[in-house]
Amino acid sequence: MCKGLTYIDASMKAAIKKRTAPKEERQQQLIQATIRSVAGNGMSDTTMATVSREAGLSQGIINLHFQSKDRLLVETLRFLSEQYRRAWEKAISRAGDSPADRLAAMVATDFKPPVCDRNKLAVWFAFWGESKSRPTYRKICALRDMAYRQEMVQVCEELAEKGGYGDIDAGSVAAGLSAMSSGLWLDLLTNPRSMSRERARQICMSYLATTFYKHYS
Amino acid sequence: MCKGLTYIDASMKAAIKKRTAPKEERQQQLIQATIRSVAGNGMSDTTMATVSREAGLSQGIINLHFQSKDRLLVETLRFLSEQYRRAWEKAISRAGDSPADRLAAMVATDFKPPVCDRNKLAVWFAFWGESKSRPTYRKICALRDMAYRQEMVQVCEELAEKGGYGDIDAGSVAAGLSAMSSGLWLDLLTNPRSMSRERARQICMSYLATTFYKHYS
DNA sequence: ATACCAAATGAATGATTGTTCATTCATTGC
DNA sequence: GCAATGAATGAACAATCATTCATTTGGTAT
Repeated sequence: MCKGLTYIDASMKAAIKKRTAPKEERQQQLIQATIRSVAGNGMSDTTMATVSREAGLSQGIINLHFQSKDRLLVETLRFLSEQYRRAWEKAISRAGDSPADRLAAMVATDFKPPVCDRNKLAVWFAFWGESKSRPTYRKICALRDMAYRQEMVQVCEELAEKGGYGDIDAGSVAAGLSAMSSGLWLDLLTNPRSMSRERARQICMSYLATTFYKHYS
Repeated sequence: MCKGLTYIDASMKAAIKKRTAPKEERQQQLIQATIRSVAGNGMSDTTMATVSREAGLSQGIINLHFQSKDRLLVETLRFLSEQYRRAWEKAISRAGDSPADRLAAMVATDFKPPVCDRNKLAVWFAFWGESKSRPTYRKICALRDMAYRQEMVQVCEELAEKGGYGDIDAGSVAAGLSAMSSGLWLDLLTNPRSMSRERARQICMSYLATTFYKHYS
């Protein structure tokens, strides 16, 4: 009896789950579980128990890998921030030299996976809501914003210059556009039925079309 | 001894504090304390103790007036929502008949007290962060948004029509503008040094100036 | 196979939480 | 003045929380 058990056992180990895993893999698994828990239960009702249950692991696992709940949350915010940065940096490098294309690529990444996921949007807003009372959160948020804004201002300046838009304030356009993005995220979060990712992108593109009227026709 | 005590006692009662107060007054006092606590401690670290301490009252006072913590938070969100609605309704009625003025008035209220207060912005984001997991929050948020958006679409349509902007999609402009507002709130919250209320308003007005280019010069 | 070690567990702990309620206090009508 | 009313208190309660750690488990080198 039980012929072939060895084979099944081996495939299970490989494909379904390993009881032990590399440190970095477990940390990533716990961060993903945190995102799901904060999105599903809210930041207030996210506990060590809800996260570890979401990850399918034991109670003590978070303290083992992150020392404390605070650190888990900080690392989760850091992950979201870096994933966002990687996304638009990649999009820009693929877009080529044209500043108009690079700007369009930045807008597009805001409304595509992996950035524009409803769970992740909920987590972003939860952190923003806590940011006033938590300097660490605010620093990470501000840093994310500055890097993105700086890139966008640079692209807008280049587009305004090369395109011959003499009277355009690139700083204001970049601030307005990035604000429009996060504002549309709010619509996608609270009113997903009346706002889609594609429509959100198009609303941003309309803004670009009226501002840089020679391009984006 | 203790001559004049009666006088002091009477002035204290009148000017400094009354031990008992009308029901509605106490509820308002507790809601204000909730806003300060959520802004100062975050939603996660806001407890019955922090709120009642912030209000300068006793532990049991919240349950006496709101039955539970949940209801206190819901009523706080409702208060913010209605205060916001009253603000832009008042601004519109003062602005007169011109749709351009009415639209400018709506933008202006978004970046003036009592709406645009940093504590209140923090609380808005905290509720938005919880909204995915709390249908009650989401309903109130969505309702606030719908009323505001409907009014703004209407004003934009009128402006587009009377102003002779044939090819403008009022729905997209209204969605983009209101998204820009809440996005700029985020800047005011997380990066108050690099964004001011006046600059935020001007960024919105620039958007209006390029969209409705015949007005707002 | 065996011994070893790091990874993972989950019961136990003390601190903190929302809620209750017997008691205290201030106000109002007589 | 004096009850009578209900607003306000704060100690007490059970429930839940983050954290710890002795124990178990599974992978790896010998």
